[in-house]
Amino acid sequence: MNKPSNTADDILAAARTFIVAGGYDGFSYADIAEVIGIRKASIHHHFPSKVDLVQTLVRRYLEDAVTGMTELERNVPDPPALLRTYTGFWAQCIEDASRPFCVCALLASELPALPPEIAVEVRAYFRFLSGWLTGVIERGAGQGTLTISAAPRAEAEAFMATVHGAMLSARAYGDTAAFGMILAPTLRKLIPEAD
Amino acid sequence: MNKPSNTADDILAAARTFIVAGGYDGFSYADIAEVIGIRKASIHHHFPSKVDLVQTLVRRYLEDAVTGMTELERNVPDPPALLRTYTGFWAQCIEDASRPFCVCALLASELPALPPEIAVEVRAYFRFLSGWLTGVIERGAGQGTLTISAAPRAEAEAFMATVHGAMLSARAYGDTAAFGMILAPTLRKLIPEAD
DNA sequence: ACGAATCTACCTACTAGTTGGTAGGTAATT
DNA sequence: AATTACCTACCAACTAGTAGGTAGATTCGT
Repeated sequence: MNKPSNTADDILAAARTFIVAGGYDGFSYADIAEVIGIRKASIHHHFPSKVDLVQTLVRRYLEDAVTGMTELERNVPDPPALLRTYTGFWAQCIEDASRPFCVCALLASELPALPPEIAVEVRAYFRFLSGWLTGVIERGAGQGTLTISAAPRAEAEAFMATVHGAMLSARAYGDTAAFGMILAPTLRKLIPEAD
Repeated sequence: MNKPSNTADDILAAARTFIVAGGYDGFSYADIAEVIGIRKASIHHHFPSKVDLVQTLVRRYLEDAVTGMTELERNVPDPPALLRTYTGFWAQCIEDASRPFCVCALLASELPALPPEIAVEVRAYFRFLSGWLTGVIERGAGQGTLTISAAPRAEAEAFMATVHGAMLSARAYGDTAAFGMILAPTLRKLIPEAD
């Protein structure tokens, strides 16, 4: 099997938690070393530089999103249900406080100060997500299961922006319910005769 | 007049530029010292600690927003025009690259890692902006100049989230036009018979 | 089958540079 | 005389990253 020591995975998980909390400059190798019970230098064995670490983190984040969306689309073919499942996933994360923010949305906020190797991965995530949403909305509009008032691409971009902004608001208010409160009317406008 | 050496203002302006680029941990006193041609220690004369500096920066940001909105509302009483002016302001900032991001929206993304004195100011900004937008939308809905499909408060939160998310997307795509592209359909849904 | 070489995952100990912040001095203004 | 706005010269703590070593597992040549 492919199990080359799960320490590397532990490091990535800790790094994700720190990044979600405080961004790229908000954590150090020492912080990670402490929480996973290893020495600082040992992290350099797995990830020679901080750029390497965050780059593989973001790259894997995108890969997981791609496979996740692909699988989701196979199980849930209905466009309205897809959008509801997508926002529901984040609502769940925010309520759990398990992952109250999309790593890439957070890193996008500090894009100008990010090492270019990481910036390029963050941009790739935005392009993928917007492309996926455009496809879903286009399909829903064609079927008549979604009602749109602009081009699918524009609707998708606006939808994605609302989701990201709602994460920001939920964090600002310290209110986990804020995310759902914001997304409910947004979904209602897209999905006809929703309760 | 009230002009107690404009060095303090220069420091605040430089700090704002750095924060907008890379967040709270993304700049140092040394960075500011270099761009405004002063020694690092001299900044401590104006702002004893980094928390002091950023706290007055955010507090002033909120004050400016309050006076700006009040004045705007006196000159432009029409709710649809108010929303258009508000988004237009940010579209302008993003196109100029002069201030491509709301300081508070950016700081909200790293709220859990922020010193509490600053976090509280950021939250105050969100509450103010959401309150102001709620008032505008409520008034517009009452007059029939805005069409809403949820409670004014929910519409306001969704609108604010879309604006903040659109800033993120504009940054991610490196495309200044993305902001306007996202806000156009959002405004069109609120404003009846817009061209 | 068996010792040798290699590899993995960690360690201690260090480096050069940066961080926010302090002490104390100077020159000009009030 | 006091205040303001700056300065030089520090400091301890922390930053990412390196050098070099060790114990254990794996692989390889014979």
